[in-house]
Amino acid sequence: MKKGERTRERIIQAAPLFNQRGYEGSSINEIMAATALEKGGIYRHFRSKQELAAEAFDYAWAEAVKTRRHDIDTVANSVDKLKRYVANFVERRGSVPGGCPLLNTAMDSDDGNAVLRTRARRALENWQNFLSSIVARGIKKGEIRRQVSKTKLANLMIATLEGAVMIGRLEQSLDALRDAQTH
Amino acid sequence: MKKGERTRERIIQAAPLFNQRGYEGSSINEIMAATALEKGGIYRHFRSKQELAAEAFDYAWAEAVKTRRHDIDTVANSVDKLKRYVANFVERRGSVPGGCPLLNTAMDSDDGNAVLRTRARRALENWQNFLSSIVARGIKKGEIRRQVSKTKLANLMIATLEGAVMIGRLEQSLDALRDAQTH
DNA sequence: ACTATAAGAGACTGAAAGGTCGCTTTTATT
DNA sequence: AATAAAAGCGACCTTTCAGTCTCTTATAGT
Repeated sequence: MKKGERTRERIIQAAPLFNQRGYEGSSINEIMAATALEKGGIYRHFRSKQELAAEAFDYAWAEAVKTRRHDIDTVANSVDKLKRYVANFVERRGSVPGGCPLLNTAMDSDDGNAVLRTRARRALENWQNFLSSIVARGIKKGEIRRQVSKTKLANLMIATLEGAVMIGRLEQSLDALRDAQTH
Repeated sequence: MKKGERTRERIIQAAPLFNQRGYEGSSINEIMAATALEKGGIYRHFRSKQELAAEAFDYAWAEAVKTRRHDIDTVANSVDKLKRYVANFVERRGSVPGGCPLLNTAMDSDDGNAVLRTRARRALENWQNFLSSIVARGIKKGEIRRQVSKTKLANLMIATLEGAVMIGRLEQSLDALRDAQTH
């Protein structure tokens, strides 16, 4: 009753594999190696590779969210909150090996793999809501101009950050991310 | 001497498959179906799947570049040139099934697959140079403020556009792209 | 029209994929 | 300590993968 749950989590925490190599690029054999479990041991806890990948994504995403929102409550001003968020995003990256799980999964699942797609969508919605609620509060408190659209600003921030991640991945440097940050 | 070359191109133009499903997600069998060729017919023209994927990427990218730069010479002012470019990017999307080949390939190849990675990097460099040279000319002509960094602006534009593509892919809508455009 | 060569077919290979299942070992309960 | 249930092992299955090779067919140069 207990052991099983622990093992299950151990398997899920092999998440980085899916995040690094993608769904098709990761094999059960690699998961076996990463967890030191045999096939039967893995399939006892998950009905299929898809189910495992979906849970692994949720885990990786939760990790990413945690580090990005780190200490953000200690900041009062809404604009500073957003800045702090961006700073976390840029500097604390690496808590999740393989880069932003949302970006990876979104690209990975965009045709076929409806299960993963759904999870990625939900993650994006959460992100949008989180940012735009900060903006909304900022407007109410008069820290952000009223004509700013909270949803548009949220999308713009997400797009810029994720796009910069992609550039950085190709260039193997942080320049693009830093540029996005200063912007 | 002639027939072979024609067939080779026909195979390369099965490019969308790689662009849609990724490298690992596409199989030679699917290429066979798409080209109505048997395995031997394909492997006569390409030494490996990697070589085929690399050439397919080059082709898809060339297509994308072509449509994005469409009619851009008819615009004189540099700022308008950039706006036109963004407009092309947003509205003429779909000339290449599966979305932006650079974004797809960048995510797809970010570990392993050095061949594809290199191609993607080159494509990104070209893109950066293209945009920043427009900015440079704009600065020289006094149409763009001098303190603008051409490389940073180029990166920012690319990041925002590609990020918006990702969001749009998940949301199945163009809103994010339109927002990026107006921005 | 003839023939050398290029192009393509398609059976075949070995490896690796995801997944199943009966059996053994561990664990937890009494 | 005994035992029932949970957890894990690992051989096995089917399918699919990238890639090879031989043989046939189509093409192109003369």
